[in-house]
Amino acid sequence: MPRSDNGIPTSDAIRQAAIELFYEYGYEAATLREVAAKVGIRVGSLYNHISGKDELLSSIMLGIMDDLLAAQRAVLRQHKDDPLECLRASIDTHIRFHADRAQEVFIGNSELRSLPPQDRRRVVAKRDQYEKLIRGIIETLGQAGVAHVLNLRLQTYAIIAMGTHVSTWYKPRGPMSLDDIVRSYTEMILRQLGISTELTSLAAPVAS
Amino acid sequence: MPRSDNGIPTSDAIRQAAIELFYEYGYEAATLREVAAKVGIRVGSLYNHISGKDELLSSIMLGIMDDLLAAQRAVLRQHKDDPLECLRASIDTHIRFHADRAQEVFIGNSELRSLPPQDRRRVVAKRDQYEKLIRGIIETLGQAGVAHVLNLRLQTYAIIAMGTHVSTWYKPRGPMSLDDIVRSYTEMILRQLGISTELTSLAAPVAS
Amino acid sequence: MPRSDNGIPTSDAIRQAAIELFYEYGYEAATLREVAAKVGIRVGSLYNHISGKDELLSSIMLGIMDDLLAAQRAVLRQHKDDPLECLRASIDTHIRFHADRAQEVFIGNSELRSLPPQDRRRVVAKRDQYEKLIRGIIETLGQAGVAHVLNLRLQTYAIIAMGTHVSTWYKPRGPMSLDDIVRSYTEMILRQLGISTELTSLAAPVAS
Amino acid sequence: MPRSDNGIPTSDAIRQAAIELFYEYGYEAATLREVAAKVGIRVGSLYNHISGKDELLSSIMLGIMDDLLAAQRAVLRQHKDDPLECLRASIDTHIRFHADRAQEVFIGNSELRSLPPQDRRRVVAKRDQYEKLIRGIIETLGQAGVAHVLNLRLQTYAIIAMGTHVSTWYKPRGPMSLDDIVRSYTEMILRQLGISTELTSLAAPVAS
DNA sequence: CATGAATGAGTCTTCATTCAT
DNA sequence: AATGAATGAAGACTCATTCAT
Repeated sequence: MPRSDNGIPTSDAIRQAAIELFYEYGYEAATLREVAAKVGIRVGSLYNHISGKDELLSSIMLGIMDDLLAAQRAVLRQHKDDPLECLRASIDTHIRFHADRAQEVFIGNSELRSLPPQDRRRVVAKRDQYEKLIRGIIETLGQAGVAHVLNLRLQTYAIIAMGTHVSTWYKPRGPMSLDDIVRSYTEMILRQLGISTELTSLAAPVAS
Repeated sequence: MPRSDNGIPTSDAIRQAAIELFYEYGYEAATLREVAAKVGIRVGSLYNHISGKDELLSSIMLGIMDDLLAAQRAVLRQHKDDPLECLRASIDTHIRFHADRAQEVFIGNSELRSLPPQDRRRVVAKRDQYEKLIRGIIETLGQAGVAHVLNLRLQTYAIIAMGTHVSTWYKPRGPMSLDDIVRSYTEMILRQLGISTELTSLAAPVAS
Repeated sequence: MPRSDNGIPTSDAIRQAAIELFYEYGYEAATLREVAAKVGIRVGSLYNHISGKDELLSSIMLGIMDDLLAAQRAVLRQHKDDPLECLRASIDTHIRFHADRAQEVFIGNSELRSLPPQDRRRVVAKRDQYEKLIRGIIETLGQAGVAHVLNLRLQTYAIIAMGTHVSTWYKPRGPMSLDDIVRSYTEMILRQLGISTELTSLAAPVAS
Repeated sequence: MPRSDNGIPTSDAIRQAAIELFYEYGYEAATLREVAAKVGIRVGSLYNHISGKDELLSSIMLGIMDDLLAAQRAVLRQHKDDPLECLRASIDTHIRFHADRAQEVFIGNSELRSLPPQDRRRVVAKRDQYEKLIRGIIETLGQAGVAHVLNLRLQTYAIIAMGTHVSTWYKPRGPMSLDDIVRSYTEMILRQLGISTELTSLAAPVAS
């Protein structure tokens, strides 16, 4: 398999370059010329690896949703029997994923309209699945009497919105550690759900 | 003042058309030809009213931030002496503004990178002001012992993220009334801030 | 109406330039850059007048067939009652048209495969109509006992082939006058149809 | 000699694939990628067998003219002493060749302009030879008083045009047998040359 | 011989912007 | 003000060709 100078396969390098550029300038404003330049090849050569600019976007957007769903499903499987622990693990995964792969997630949340109709529908379907998955966890907690659910839909949205927002500002070398972020958001969500958290609420608040 | 067929000044019609198209397709993908078509004139004629495509975007983005700040500042002035009422009013304004003017707000949150550098800095400055404003309200409540602030920055972010998110899905004829939405979000934020809300938590949860 | 230097409307100039270039290099090999250069404008300006390269081809090909059909139909109307005279007039029109508008006709006969499917079907339909029209004239003569038709289809083809062929070599300043060409072809076709042409056959053969 | 799956040498397979694609889409529109795909190899591998796209075209066009000339010269040699029989045989060969090898002949008649200048000149020279050859047969008949030549050049053209035309529509499984086609065209040409054909003209006309 | 990848020249097309009328 | 036309810069994509493996 041919690799570029830094040892990664050209196809992967293209994908990574596209992610960075789509993130930085947006899909429409990013040019394949820039993608190629970042990879160290000429524009025409891109077409030995991709079939077009939109396919590149589709693959990124479908890929990130697949990975996100897979991660969350693994959490669900692992915590089948403890709903509260499931929520905690789910939030952990949710926030970390949105931070770790901030660029892809950001693209996934902002370039829906640039997608060819068919792929748009697919991505939307995956998003719906994700939402249902989160909603299911909350609902279970509510039915178990652990959480006091105010508004199922909005509380689901609030969690999703936190992830989306994190992806817009998180930087690995930022002032807050990822652990801190996860801990705070977890606590906020628990409070939001009316889950008694005496222990945590007694803990010293994390500095901003 | 010259007006188009439906009685609104051409300049306003252009601005409105631009908002709708920037919202629907994104700034880069939207074309001035489409804007002109929506207004009922030819593309060349736009330049009798605007100086360019980017100025159009700048004016929309600066305008929406100015309006948002103005609305929130009015709230602050009105509730100087009751911090909790101030928070409630602020959330109310925040959510309603993001719902009422969803398209502009959405543009404001997604097209920052399309802005010429100088205007980008201005918009970013206004966003920072808005964030500080919200943060200030929370901080005050914390210092007054009314709220138990876990993480000042993240709790500010959570409120902002709710607004941003609302602007992506709110439709006037949707299943939830704006009043319901505001009420639920208010309650969620209060809980998040550890503000005792015995009354509201006893209220029947709003159906999703 | 804006006109180029030589006074013809730009749209017509584009069409004419396209005809010449499609004729000389073929549709695929001809570039819009050359078309524009021939007209004296830049490539982008073409799009103020045409919607694309293929539409340009379609309009040329549909146009030439329409004109050809119209010319031949006028002949038919004028000679309703004298089949032989009708044939003569038809041949006259056929040959002159293919000589006068050789370039367009040539394009019409060679670029069918470059046409978008829908327009291809339309052009083919018009060609069929033309063939039927010629065939009808011959058939009538056969039924009237004036002509001795050997093979209706092939004799129709032979006439059409003559026209097509003329369009490949005819030049206004060539060694044969158009009148000579028409006269010879007419005689050849009459002979081919077994129509007694004592008068003409006594005439001195036209020199090649 | 290496052979592909179906047993024919790769070089021949490439040539055949090229003929089919040049015929169907035209030289410019056909791509070497399609040629390679039809052969079952990748585009780069073509260059182990050919030196370039234009050389492929040249070889096809020169080849078909050589074969055509050879066939016709064999006819001439065989019928040196009977001019009328020579004409008949020549027409027979002419029509059958244009039907049997319709695709190559069609390419030969339509892609002259795609040829590199030098090869174009060669092909044109061969065409001229062919025309002279046909013209010679007619001239001989005229001088022998067998044919009444109206216009030597146009009558030569008419024969050539028939062949060209046949190559555009002939299909082996068409409604007319090749024998019928040859018979009809022969008769038509004889008539055109004023050659008494009492016998044939009494024969029942071939159905279309 | 076949292949995958790279290349560079070239194509059509789009679009913001300008300007004479 | 509105318009039609022109412009130039830029973009995605194609394709014949080359070459190391």
